Amino acid sequence: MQISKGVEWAVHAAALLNGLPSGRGLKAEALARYHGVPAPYMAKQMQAMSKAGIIRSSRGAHGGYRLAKPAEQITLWDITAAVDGKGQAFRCTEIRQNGPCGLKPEDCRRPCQIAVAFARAEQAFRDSLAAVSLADLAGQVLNDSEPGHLLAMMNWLNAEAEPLSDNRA
Amino acid sequence: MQISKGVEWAVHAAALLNGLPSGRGLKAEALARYHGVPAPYMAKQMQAMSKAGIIRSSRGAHGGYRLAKPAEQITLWDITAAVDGKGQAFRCTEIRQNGPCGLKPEDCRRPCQIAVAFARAEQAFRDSLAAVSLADLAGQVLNDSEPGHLLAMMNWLNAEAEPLSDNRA
DNA sequence: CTTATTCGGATAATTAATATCCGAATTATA
DNA sequence: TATAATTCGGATATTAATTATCCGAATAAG
Repeated sequence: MQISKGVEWAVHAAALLNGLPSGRGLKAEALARYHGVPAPYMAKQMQAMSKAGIIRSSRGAHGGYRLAKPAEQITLWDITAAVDGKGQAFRCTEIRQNGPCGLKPEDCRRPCQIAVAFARAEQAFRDSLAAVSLADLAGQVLNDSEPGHLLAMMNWLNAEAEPLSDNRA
Repeated sequence: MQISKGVEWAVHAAALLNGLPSGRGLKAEALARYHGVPAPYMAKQMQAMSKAGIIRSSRGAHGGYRLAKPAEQITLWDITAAVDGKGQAFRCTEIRQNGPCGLKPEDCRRPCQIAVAFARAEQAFRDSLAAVSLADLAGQVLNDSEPGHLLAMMNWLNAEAEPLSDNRA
């Protein structure tokens, strides 16, 4: 049971986009360079978030990515679901219907209680992630970071973040 | 992000062992046959639970498995951890230390808040599973099942469950 | 209209999960 | 007591999922 590494990258990338001035954006290559990760795989995660409506992409020269909605409306669960999928982690294969004492399908109107227990646990997991937004993370970063680091970050963003074109890729 | 299929089998197997009269047990092959799953892979899950102290194994003729402690003390999280491992699903690779604005290790005394948020979510998941014991599941099965099915189950267990030897494999 | 730039979907390489086999240990029987 | 049958335990192939990469489609600037 493990969460795809791409989720980590996607969250960090989204958090960085949240720090951009309005109207500006970053291309996939710049996001990868900022985080020191392979560009093509970072691009794949951005693609997934774009398809989910979390970020908006512009194609062509001066293209790139920006957040598609306010940071308060983007949660860690949104990003996890977009990148890793929303499928249940526990997959009930109905083995209670197998073997010499297997239940007949018509006697299985009630769901398997084992599957129910796991579904509840997963819901608790999702609820916990859904309670944290990009805005929450930004607040913590501002509190925790050294002033020098914030300055370096701003300088880098000012150099790399360009005004985006308005096309909808 | 998905939970190993072996977890499902292990939980069902443990629940069946809980239905055995005291002093009796089932061998791995019988557990696999009961659930209609491949015997060698079922054996692997039993091995994992044995190593974790959830079930007790006896080797040699009239060997087999039984629960190692009362059903009230065995939770779904115990079984999941034994079979799937207790490792964190979200693995923080500290990418905040990478790239042109990477933090220096000495500035990372505070944990990455993204990792913290995921750790909290996983804890909620674990807590939820830890709140359900094999005894809880047994109660639900007794309530939900058709009398005819319970009878068939008891007959099968009486035929297959043998008194175990006392060696500690 | 041409060219440079960027995203999007399709394609390989690697790792983890799934399924299987053989050897070590134990008990019952002769 | 020796032998053989039985069962668990760790090591070994196979399959699926994750990770990483490449090339074509679309857009804007010159």
